[in-house]
Amino acid sequence: MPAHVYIDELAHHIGEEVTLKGWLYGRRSSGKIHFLQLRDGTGIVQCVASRADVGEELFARADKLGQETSLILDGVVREDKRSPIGVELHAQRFSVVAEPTQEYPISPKEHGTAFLMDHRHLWLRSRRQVAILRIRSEIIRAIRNYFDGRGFTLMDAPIFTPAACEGTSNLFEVNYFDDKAYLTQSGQLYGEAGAMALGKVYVFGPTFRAEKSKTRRHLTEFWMVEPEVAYLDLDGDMDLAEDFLVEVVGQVLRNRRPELAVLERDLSKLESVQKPFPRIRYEEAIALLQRKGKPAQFGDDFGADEETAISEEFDRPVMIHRYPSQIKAFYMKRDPADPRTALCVDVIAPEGYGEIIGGSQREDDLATLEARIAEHKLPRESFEWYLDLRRYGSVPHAGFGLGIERTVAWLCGLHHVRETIPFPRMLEKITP
RNA sequence: UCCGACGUAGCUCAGCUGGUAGAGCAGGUGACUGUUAAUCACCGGGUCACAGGUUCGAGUCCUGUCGUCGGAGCCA
Repeated sequence: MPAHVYIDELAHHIGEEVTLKGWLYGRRSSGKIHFLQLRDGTGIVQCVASRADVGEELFARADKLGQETSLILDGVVREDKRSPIGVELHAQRFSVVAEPTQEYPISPKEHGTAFLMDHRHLWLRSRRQVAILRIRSEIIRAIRNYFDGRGFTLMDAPIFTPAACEGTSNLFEVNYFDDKAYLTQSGQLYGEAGAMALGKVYVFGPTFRAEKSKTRRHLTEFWMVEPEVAYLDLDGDMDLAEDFLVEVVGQVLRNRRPELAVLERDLSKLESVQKPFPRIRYEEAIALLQRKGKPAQFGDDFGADEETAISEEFDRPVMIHRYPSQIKAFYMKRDPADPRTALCVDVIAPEGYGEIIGGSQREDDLATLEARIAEHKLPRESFEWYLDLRRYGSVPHAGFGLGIERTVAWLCGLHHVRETIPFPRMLEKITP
């Protein structure tokens, strides 16, 4: 048997006989010649089967193969201008590994979102979904590369937590040996403990929000990467977020051109993600919204409309810093220059993709933090360990969290985050 | 939770003022040696989401339930 080759390597084997192992993506026929579209996860190639090459028996068999039949096929690689990938295979022989027991539900024609979501496990085989999952994988690799190459240590935070991290959103409650526990909504507080031990850490894992949010930007289970750095202030945090995003976008652009092309992504929108990002104060953002005729005043948080209106003004991510402290989490340090505001930053992605990063300098003073916990009516006992971080060698520190799915949606140019993760978990949607 | 739209063949949809259910694709059979969502001919395929109601008669009108989608709020 000729050597097994993957489709994305075929261009290096022109003239050779090779073996492909894959699935039938589509089939056309023209009497004395059959065209089999074979996919193997790395690409799709057309295999030409003529009666003269494969013989009477296989030729008749080829005409009956159903979509998604798994098969192993030997053939000679030929250069061909008509092929989208520049080559096609002249089949010599093939064997069927398994025939579908029934008709494959996802035909090459149009389908609605509801149907495709119900068949998500099969939808993943489509050209478009494969491209998205590859880009997601590349984004995660770029994130790890970035931090691993800069002295950060990966630190996993627990998924089960005894109480709310931030006290702001609804959590999933689980039974923990007849006691209550919650699925984490953020690894940040644990990341802070890590930063005091290791200096620079990043937490990377799934997070859970039991919000009844039914929008294109929300999932109940999503992934976040959360760097945390000791002796870092807000300005340093913004520098880090900016440098990080430029590197991640750059790596995706370098390594995933073909996938971005499948998605018909406008690359100029990603190529403009360069330093420096605009940095505007919250109050400047309010003024900007007012100039655009949006009702906004100090104390308002920004909804999707406002975020989109702000992002329209810039060709790259925009950093909005120093929000009013009362609309932000208890652990954020207040700005000594203006105690109404917190030393925090949100990064809004371009093109209306919304908030992808939220970060802040953390409150490092024990007494102030104790007061905040009381103000927010949080269970003090659950935070004693966190307060210890301020009792024993407290230092200024900062970090941020990046939502993976929103980043994937932005870089891929997707309308909805449900396509950015293999099996999305949404309000009233937990299967497949 | 609120607002709106939708639910008809495996899929995507049409179905007017209430009068015996349609198309394209997919599937099956056949033709075709270069197709790119091939083309052409023929064939099979329906609990019109579900439950009530109005009517001589309901896919169509009314009420309720369920489901899906979009948006808001909430949230990242």
